[in-house]
Amino acid sequence: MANELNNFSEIIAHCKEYGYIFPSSEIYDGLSAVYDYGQNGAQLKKNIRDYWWRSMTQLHENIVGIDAAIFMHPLTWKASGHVDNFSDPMIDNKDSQKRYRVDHLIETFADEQAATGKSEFAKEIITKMEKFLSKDDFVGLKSLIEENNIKCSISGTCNWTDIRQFNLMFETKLGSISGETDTIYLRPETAQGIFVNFLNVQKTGRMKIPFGIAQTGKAFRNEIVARQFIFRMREFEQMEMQFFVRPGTEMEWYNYWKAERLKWHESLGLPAERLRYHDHVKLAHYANAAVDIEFEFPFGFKELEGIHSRTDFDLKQHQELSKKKLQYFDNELNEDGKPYGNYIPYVVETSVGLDRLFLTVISTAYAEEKWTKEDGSEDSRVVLRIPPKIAPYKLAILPLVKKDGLPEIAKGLMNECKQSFHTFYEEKDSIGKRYRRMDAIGTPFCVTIDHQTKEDNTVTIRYRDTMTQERIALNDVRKLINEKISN
RNA sequence: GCGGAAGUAGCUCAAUUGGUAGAGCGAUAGCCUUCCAAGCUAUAGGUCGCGAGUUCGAGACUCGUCUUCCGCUCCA
Repeated sequence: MANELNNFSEIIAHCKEYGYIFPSSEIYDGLSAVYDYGQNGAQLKKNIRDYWWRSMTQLHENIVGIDAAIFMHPLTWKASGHVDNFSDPMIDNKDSQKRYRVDHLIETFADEQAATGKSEFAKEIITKMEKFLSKDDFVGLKSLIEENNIKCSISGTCNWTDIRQFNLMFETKLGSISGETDTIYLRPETAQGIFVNFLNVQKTGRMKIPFGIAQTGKAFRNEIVARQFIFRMREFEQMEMQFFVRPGTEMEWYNYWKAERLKWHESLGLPAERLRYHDHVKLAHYANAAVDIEFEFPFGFKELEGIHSRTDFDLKQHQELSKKKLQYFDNELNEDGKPYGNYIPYVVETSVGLDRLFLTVISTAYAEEKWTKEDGSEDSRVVLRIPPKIAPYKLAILPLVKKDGLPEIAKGLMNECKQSFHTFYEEKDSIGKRYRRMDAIGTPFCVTIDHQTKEDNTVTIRYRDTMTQERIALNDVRKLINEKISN
């Protein structure tokens, strides 16, 4: 019964076999680190997204949702720091196969020189490097490394590859009417779509601080190495909420959301012992506090969600580049009885990867079970214990046999239930085999119509997780399932 | 990106020293009706990841390429 942690390849195979996840463009041999969600996966993903959306917007009266475009004005990425900070030239040492950011490599060397008293020389190196960097002169940079015999700290050699540029953002062209083209980027994060709409939402929604703006959507990063199934994909979906607060209160809200988000993951059925916090020691350029919620994936504890105190970095940057004031007038009275007045709000961000969340749900739910039957023979099943509220199908409706009017009763029940939730109908094969199939795709409830149904209007309901069953009134099915999936 | 391993039917795997592919499960249709996968019958699925080369002949050998997994690496 144990849910092994190292069954990653079984989970991947199961996802493919039961219509959850397919490699993208598989008939053309696939595309590295790109995946498609199948008929069941798309439904599960949507259910997770809806659950998040609802818990953010419907359950918080001061959080509203938007849906910004993937294309954004190129200056957006200048303001956010993506253009300057994420297109670093890299170099590999051929012997140790270790890759370095060129500027880090040279700076480390300069620091070492300075430490041995050659501070003039160190400064000179840095000046040269900056000159080359500003001109994107990779040949010059490489010769700088070679001339100074800068070595790899692992192999101790100076056997370097050519310098290559890795830009994390995907570029594309936006054609204009005049025939000119402008380079635009596929957004590498959804957050900026919220920041640039801050004033629109605040004013039209008459939002009062503190308030949040939530958004789900695709983001794109041209990762050097994208791997581990859907954990790190080049195209992925984020669910982000930016919470705007009065400066000085950000740590209070940071701690609030840190606790709140962990609770939310537990409410999704993720076991507490497989979740943990990981505080960032090295902070990103925009943050004054940051923590990851990590989940124990089949390949170890990895980031699932980030909670960042982004200060006023983003709004301030956008204010500067757009030359539009992104301020809020706070009419609440401070200790002196005066309004807090105009300020750029501080931001606490919660940002979770939907695809990663999908993977946590699947890997938590997946179980291979074996047991001994009463007659002594072995039995087994593969089951997805997906929480009912997010399971793709809620209820399977199964006539015990496909004659004697049982299918008609079953279809009648289905027509009633499908108004409320997603149902599955199946009349082929033995009842046991149909139960197994429903286990494999994670359907939490099955209802069987048998001959007794015709006499007393009762049906058998069978529970996925316990494999137990009981008789209930046909008329109660819809209500009962609704209750089971509503919490 | 580097190193290692792998790729034959939907899945799991076969195919002696190179002689143009099989099984089980699954799927579909029909029969049977039995509340936890395993009753009967029939049918449909593969240019052996892709492309070259060696050879009279390649699923098998060589090279390239794509994809996946593992280890490094990278990761706001």
